[in-house]
Amino acid sequence: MAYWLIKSEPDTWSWDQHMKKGADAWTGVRNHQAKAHLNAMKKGDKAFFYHSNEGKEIVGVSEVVKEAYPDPTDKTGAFVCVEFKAVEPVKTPVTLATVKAELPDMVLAKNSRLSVQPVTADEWKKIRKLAGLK
DNA sequence: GCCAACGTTGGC
DNA sequence: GCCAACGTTGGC
Repeated sequence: MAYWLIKSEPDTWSWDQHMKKGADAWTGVRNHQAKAHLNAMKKGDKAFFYHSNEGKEIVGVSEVVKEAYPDPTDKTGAFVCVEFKAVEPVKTPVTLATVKAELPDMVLAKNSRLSVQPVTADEWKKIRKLAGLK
């Protein structure tokens, strides 16, 4: 099982909306690095849900329910999307400042613009702990 | 609201 | 195929 981090601006798609909806397609990715990560995702993989701009913190955990397929919002057909379902909200949001302090090597701390990022097993465990999850 | 970092575009 | 110009993202 692999771990990921997906970002969303709460103005566009927030964790609250995600939880209410249950499962939804993660569309709108227009970056080839991010696309490569989406293609690598397998059903059952877990991902942290991160709010950019507003909050700048990890607010929940999602799970891949449908692997990469052509993004219906992309007319060119070049990009893909993945479907996620909300699994659990965090007890304590993990802010970008905390990530930078505790996990300075994370992609999030180094390349904050990438919208889909891989997370290592060690990083996953550490962030879960910081977030108050088992 | 500003600006740095990054990706993409387009002229040559 | 290089690189300058431009647009976008996202932290501050």
